[in-house]
Amino acid sequence: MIAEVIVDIANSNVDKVFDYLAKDDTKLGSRVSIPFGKRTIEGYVIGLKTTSDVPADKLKKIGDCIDDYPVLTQELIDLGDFMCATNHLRRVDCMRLFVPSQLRSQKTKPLLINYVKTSDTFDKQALLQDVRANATKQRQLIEYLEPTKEYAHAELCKKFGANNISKLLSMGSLVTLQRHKLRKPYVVDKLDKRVTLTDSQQKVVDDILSNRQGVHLIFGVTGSGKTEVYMHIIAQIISEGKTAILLVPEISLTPQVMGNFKARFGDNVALLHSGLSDGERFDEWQRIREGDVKIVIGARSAIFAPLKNIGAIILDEEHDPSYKSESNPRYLTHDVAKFRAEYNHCPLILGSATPSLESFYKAKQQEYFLHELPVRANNKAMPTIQVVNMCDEVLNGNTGMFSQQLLNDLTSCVSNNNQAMLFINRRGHSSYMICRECGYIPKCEDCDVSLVYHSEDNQLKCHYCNKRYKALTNCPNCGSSYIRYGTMGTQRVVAELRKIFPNVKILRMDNDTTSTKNALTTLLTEFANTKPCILVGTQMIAKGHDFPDVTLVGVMNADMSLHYSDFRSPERTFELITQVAGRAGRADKAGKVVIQTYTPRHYIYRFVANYNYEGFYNKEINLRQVTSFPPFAKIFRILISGEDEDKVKTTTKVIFDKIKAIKKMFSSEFLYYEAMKSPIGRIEKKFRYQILMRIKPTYQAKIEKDVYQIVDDIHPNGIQLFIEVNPSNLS
DNA sequence: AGCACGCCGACT
DNA sequence: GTCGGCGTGCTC
Repeated sequence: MIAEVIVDIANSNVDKVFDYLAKDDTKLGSRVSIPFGKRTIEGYVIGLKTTSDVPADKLKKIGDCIDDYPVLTQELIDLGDFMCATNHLRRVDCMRLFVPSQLRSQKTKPLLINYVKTSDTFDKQALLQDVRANATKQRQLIEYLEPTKEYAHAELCKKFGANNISKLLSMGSLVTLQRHKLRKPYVVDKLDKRVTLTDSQQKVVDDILSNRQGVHLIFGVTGSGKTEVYMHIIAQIISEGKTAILLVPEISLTPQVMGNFKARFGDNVALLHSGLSDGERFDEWQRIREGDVKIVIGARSAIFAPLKNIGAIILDEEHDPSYKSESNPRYLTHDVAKFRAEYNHCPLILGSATPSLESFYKAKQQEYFLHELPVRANNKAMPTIQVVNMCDEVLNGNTGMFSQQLLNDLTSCVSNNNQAMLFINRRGHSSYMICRECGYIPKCEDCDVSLVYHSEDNQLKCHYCNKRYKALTNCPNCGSSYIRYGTMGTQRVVAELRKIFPNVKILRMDNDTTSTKNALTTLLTEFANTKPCILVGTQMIAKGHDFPDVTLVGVMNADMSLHYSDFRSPERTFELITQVAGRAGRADKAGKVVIQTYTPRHYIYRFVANYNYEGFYNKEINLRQVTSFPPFAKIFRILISGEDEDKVKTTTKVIFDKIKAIKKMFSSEFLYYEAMKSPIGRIEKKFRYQILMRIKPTYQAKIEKDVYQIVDDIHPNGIQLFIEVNPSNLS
């Protein structure tokens, strides 16, 4: 037999199938050790066959299996094929995605715990007679011990004293043994609050369960009880002996979601995300692989869980940008999930209050089944949304960061002993300039995107065409010198609030305050138990959390992400504001949302203010169509980086010219084609240049293939190349 | 990625 | 004369 092996070396030159003479015990999907050149390395068996095209004298014999089980299933091997073909990835990178890194590094071993049990010679009565009458602890221990039962060594020591245990051990009445212990990730303890579904929830569950194929998009407003719908679907799926995967966007949320699922489904649930310790992740992966688990909950990478017999795959908060992998193996979780759903003949379920434009478009085109949950499960009205024009505040002499409206609402909120959340929009690190009197924001003359302010050289730059402009000192529109730039930080807001509300508890939630493992849960618990209280935070507070006493939500700087130079900016801003707004008034108390913006006339506020997703969708999709942006075109970005700037430049030129030849043949298909320095010109000593192109869909596949070919064919020394499709940020 | 082979400069 | 620089090429 011949084994087809992918070598575990991350280099495109060796990223191909190598044939080896298989041994009798060589199994498909195993990790094996193999002779490669002069050294011995590891590889993955991705195929077995009887003949090879490689000359017989070149074939070497495969080495030993590394694990005592195959790490890959046929499904994952096929998925690797699919991902490489569609996303232009390296085989190794896929293989590495599929197995936990702890397995490769060999650093993580199963956790062994010392246990003790009574030996064959254990005789309770004889021992009791031997022991002095006043050795109470020892007598208690002997009384406590039961033959054949096993006791954790550490626990027994705590109860009866370590020296007493050692004594019995040395006497031979007790013996030690080791047992494998599974490390369990942290889960928030919750009660199983089972609720009866509303009619519309039940309809969604029934519709999906009676049509278990294809992609289903659940479009449900915040608070419409999507999680409950997922739970009912999963309950049915596992009652049929099948398994399910549920993905959630942020790892910070998984302990919460997990808590609900654990309460309902018990130990049938495994958790898989990057926030776990190495040991926890390794053990959870093993439990899944061995089939001890019916439900896998996790972040993006959990889509690769080695589950078998999958009955449903669910992507919660489907629009979330974290579902797109932005580094190394770049992939879209939606694509992977769709592949696995089709492979397992099961439905893929997407859920969101603000579906991504792409997904909603597909639903409208009837490529996806659309299900709607238009009202909150508890029938409560959505909180009212008020958009505040910050330019007016400046004109009225209020140059602080809080509008009068927000201050008034905060005051009445805390005096009624309620809670407030203040959301600081901090998407992207770049800042734009804005006139604080008229709201003017400088834009690129050619590209219709906002310019980005670069403090290093005090210039405004377009991140799409690299055109430069002088930084503003006066507004060209109204002449005002009130020009602001830079970002608003959580610390600044908290400091300001403490001055205004010295007697109110103010909590801060951002990357700095939630970096340690359980800090987030501690913080959330503190917030839940403090009234009145104001929570100030970034994107993190936008998702999932359910606090019944929050009656006010403030969005400090709504435009922050709106003018970020990215074609998805309006979409992301709409999503964010809708998500945070959904935090207010979830229980009995009515909620209110105050949105502060310098550009109140932007179309998104019209739709945000009355929760009109479809109106926003229609406007935005129309805009994408007339301007030829995704999903009506594809954007390609080739990034060329290296320490030698001249080399990077010449490589860029070589690629640019080669693609130009394609452009000549398909000139009408190219909407945009430019080479330029990357917005962040140098990272880690490496100079960065990029080629951007936007291509119509007609001959896209052919052009895409040619472009990849061109980039693959050249591999200059000391130059890194990669291609990104529809990039969401151009750094 | 590594490791070999190979062809030119400055040293005991 | 030779030790070592890193460019190029190969690994089933």
